Amino acid sequence: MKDITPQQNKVLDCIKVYIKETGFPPTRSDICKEMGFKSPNSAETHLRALEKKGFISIASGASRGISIINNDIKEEASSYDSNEYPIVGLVAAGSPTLASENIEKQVSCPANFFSTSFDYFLRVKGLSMKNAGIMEDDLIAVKKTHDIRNGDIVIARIEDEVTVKYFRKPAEDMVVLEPANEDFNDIEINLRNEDLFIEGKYVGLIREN
Amino acid sequence: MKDITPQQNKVLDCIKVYIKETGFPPTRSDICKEMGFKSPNSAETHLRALEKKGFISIASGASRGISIINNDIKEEASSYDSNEYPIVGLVAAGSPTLASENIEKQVSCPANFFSTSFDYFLRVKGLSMKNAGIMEDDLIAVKKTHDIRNGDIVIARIEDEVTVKYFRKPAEDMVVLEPANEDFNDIEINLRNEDLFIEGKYVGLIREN
DNA sequence: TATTATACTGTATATATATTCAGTATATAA
DNA sequence: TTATATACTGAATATATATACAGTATAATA
Repeated sequence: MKDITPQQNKVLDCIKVYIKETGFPPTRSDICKEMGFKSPNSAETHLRALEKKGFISIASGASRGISIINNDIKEEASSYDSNEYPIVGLVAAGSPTLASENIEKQVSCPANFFSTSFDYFLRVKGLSMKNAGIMEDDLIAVKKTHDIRNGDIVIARIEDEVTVKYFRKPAEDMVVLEPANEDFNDIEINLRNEDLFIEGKYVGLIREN
Repeated sequence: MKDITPQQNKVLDCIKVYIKETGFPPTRSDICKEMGFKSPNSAETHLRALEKKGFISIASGASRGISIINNDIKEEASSYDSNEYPIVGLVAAGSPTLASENIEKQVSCPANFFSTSFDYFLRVKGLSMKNAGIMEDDLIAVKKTHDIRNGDIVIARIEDEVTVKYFRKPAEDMVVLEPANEDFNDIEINLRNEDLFIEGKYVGLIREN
């Protein structure tokens, strides 16, 4: 990243302020108004300079196609890299898990909170994984993946129902989903007859109260 | 805020995604591409409906003049107010819990992560609270307080040892610390003979992997 | 010295874009 | 039954906007 000049910095600031206030980037003309320029080309050349130096990107042809490239060290230093993760509640059959109607709320959580990255939180229903320390209403962090090994705890969908269980694959066409609770039975799935969709893998847990 | 229809919700989602990906809002035409509409007026009418219902605002005359109106209560409640919390491991007898030699590492975590505020994380040893879903190596969020009620899970220190148990006080000079595991016995403390120090109260839990 | 980057004004224009108007169809509320 | 809201297609258009081109001027660099 090359050095930014004071004037270019002002223009960059002015773009940031504009986005913060309106929700969308300024036009060349808007920048002129803010900065007191009389020609749109003044804004244009500053924008090209800022683009060249890596502070912004400009979508060609698009109006207001300016976006700020964020190189804040704070952002990169991952421990403060706070993301919003959706909490998914009861998932209706057929609808995609992350569709907004299934999202209970969003939680802010550092991206590297668990050693493994994850995609969303699922609110646990029932006590079938009690002996694994997964209780009702716990939030489990789910990583969307199909890289599942025997013994992993998976989030699986069988027809209508989403369930959390230990995964075991004793044969090529056979999967056993094992609960961690003596009151529940194993679920055996013959892959030739039944559909099984693995939503993802359990990588962490959060419990409130 | 009036009810949003499923289709309008999809359009709203598509706008949010577009902004997240490009840094600026979509045009009517962009929305058509994303949603599969064939007429820009399809996007237009949805936008007007979303505006009327208070989900977005539209800057008149401006291109890409859509901005999302954020009604998330969480956002306002400073959900990005990220703090550093220490993880306390095995605590040596006599030394103050939060002394630096006891601190395993610091974790970044939003201040309002659990409904109750807390002071540090303690790494759990043993399985005495297994049936309460608290497993070995879990991190429990501890709030330093002496406001303890019967049934609360407390972090207590008896002489050399720190332990996590259910708290019950059947008499003025008597405290019973109850495990949540049939393999362990209740600990009865006669306050006239023995010292009991309550480090704090369990308010949440985090488990990695 | 010539070159390049910065920092502007001023004009022009192709096109990107919002926005209106004219329809069609369905469902719900008054 | 007559609105009103939803959910679209299709076409037309004024204007908002990016962007190129022609200049001027200053300072730093090679």
